[in-house]
Amino acid sequence: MNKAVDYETYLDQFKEVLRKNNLKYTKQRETILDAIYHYDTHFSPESLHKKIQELSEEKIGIATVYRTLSLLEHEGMVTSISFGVNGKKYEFGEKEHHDHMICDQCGTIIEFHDEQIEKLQEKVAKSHNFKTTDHIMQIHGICAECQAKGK
Amino acid sequence: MNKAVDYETYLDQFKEVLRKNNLKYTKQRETILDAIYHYDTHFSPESLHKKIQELSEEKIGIATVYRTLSLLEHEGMVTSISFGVNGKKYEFGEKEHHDHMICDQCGTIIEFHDEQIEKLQEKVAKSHNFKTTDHIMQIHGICAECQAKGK
DNA sequence: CTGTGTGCAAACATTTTGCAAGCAG
DNA sequence: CTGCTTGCAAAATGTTTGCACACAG
Repeated sequence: MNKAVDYETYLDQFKEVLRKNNLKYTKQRETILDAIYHYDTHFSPESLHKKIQELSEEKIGIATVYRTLSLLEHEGMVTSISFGVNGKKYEFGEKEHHDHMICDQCGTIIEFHDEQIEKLQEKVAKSHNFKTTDHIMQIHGICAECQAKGK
Repeated sequence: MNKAVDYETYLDQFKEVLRKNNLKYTKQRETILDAIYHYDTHFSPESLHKKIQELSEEKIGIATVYRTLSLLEHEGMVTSISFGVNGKKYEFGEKEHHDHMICDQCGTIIEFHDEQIEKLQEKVAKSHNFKTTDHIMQIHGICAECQAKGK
């Protein structure tokens, strides 16, 4: 939940993006942005859409959700990640870089960051003459809670 | 290409799996296994199917490819990976653990392994009381070749 | 007003499933 | 023979697109 910006700022940033691209500020886009900001950290287009329908009176088409998400992704305001079996998910994009630990039992996603690993990755890339733009690191396994429950 | 086992061994392993599960050894399954072994390191069900149709006289249904792949995945003989935009891919499963560097321009996949990173990952997991079963690490960027070509 | 945005339904792409016929054991 | 396999087509998912109307600027 530790968002690096508050909603106001995020919204302003969005408006700025819209202005910049001659796009329009609509009720639907606001609703979606709101939902992204206040909803879970990780979500699929599907689940976001469902959530919007529960929470707000608006009925927003799934197509609009997809369209808005790709707009936001394009502008770097959300990030998409592939979680293997669990499919593609998005996450709110204004946090520092971090990686994920995914519990294959309950689906919980734990975020973490390790500067040392980052450095090593960069080193490896360099040794292959590879110019890094991004990276993904996911550790799969069973979270502490499920381990306790499981046994 | 550096397979850790030769085809014979891989095939035997497959037969063993089949026997163990009371499954049958069919022409189709052999053809698919052969293709997996001799085809590119990374492939999608789609592309594997296409390749089979080109290379062999058999005409194997796409459904059979999917079914065989999930059987093999279940038995650990192939591994599936999500490559973000490029979709889900499989890879031949009898190699040592390694990670991937993906060129976002030409799609080339470079494999690498760094023991130090592995160790750190394990350390991070432990610190969260997380029991690792597996992990994924992908570095995205532009490969040396594309960098040269690009400019 | 003008051109972008939206909802809807149709179109797609990918993967799964039901079924009758085929074939391994 | 028996029951697992297969190919085919239909179904189920997930995502994108075309279109006429709605609406922000």
